[in-house]
Amino acid sequence: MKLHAQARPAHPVGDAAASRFDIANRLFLRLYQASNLMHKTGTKAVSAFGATTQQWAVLGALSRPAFRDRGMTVKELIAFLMVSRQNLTAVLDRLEQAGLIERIRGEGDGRLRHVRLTAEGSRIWAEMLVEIRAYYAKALEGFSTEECVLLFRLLDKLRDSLARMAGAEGE
Amino acid sequence: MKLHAQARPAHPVGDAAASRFDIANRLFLRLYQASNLMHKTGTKAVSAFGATTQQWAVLGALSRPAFRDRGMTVKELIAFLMVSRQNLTAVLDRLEQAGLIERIRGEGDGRLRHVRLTAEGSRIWAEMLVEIRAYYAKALEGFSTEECVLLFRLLDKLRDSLARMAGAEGE
DNA sequence: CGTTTTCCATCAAGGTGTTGACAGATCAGC
DNA sequence: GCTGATCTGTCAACACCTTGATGGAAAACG
Repeated sequence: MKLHAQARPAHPVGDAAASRFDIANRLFLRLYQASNLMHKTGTKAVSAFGATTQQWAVLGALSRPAFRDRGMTVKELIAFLMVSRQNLTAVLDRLEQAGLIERIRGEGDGRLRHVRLTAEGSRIWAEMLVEIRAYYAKALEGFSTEECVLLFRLLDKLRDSLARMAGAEGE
Repeated sequence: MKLHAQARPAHPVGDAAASRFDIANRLFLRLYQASNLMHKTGTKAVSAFGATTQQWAVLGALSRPAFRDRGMTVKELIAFLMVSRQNLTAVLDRLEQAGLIERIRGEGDGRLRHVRLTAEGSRIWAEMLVEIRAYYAKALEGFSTEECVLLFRLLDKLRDSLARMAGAEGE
């Protein structure tokens, strides 16, 4: 393991550290490409509903049994999706405009706004689910279930690592 | 604060297909989160240079030995980064504005514009590389080299699958 | 009661990403 | 030489993502 490889980029290859750098470089490029393609193909998959991958993510979060009735607060959604409040507000605005979600205030804490699927949103989500299942199936066609789990776990680990870096100097 | 504690019934729930859908759902959410965090933390890492992760990707592509002198055509960059021409143009404009790259016409095909690092761009890239190495090291701290390679390969496979979906009805 | 904290929204600015349509320049074909 | 395909750039529209700063409403604290 290299501790301080930043001393001198002893130019090209030959090193184990250089090799690891090379792998990291390719890895993040693939992450970049895969993410862009996910948004591109994913949005196409649900375009018939006028939706996008982000809206799909929000609806998917709200459709989970544990949150179907209760809804999720904005804070919970931010933590779940890991996006900024300003960004999420815009997405919620569009979903509310489309009549798929509603912002309601619970009986408890008056500061909280519970975001919940409307009946229409629930109906649309059920329809979208057909396309989404097909999308997942096609995207992961060449993957064994073990590979899916492996990729999920590695991405989970990477996400945690990056989240640590992001939150390190924020709090 | 419970973040979706995934109470798993400890045995395969009903269907294998349902389970696979569930895994896919989590997988793509992690991809979404990891990608956002990559841009967030990556841009912070090179913010001292006024750069972003996308600009970093372009400079990294152009800095490769095989393209250092020759440069890359816009078409090659589009294929390498997998972004749209309209988007890439804007990124190149900013890099050109900053004096880090230049668009030159080769002797051969007059339609082609070769995008190349300037001397200044080469110098700045060398400085950025210090931060980038540190970034990679920190982001992949908990990863063994084998895990890095594995994640790279799985992302590569996913990217190819998604690219196939994107290009299927485009060409 | 008053102060502070938390949660939500807003305005503003800048960069990224897509699509579609249009236009100019160059190359390769007949 | 004329035509068509290719490479590049541009304008426009829309959605996403971040940061920073501001403000209001409600809860929690002393």
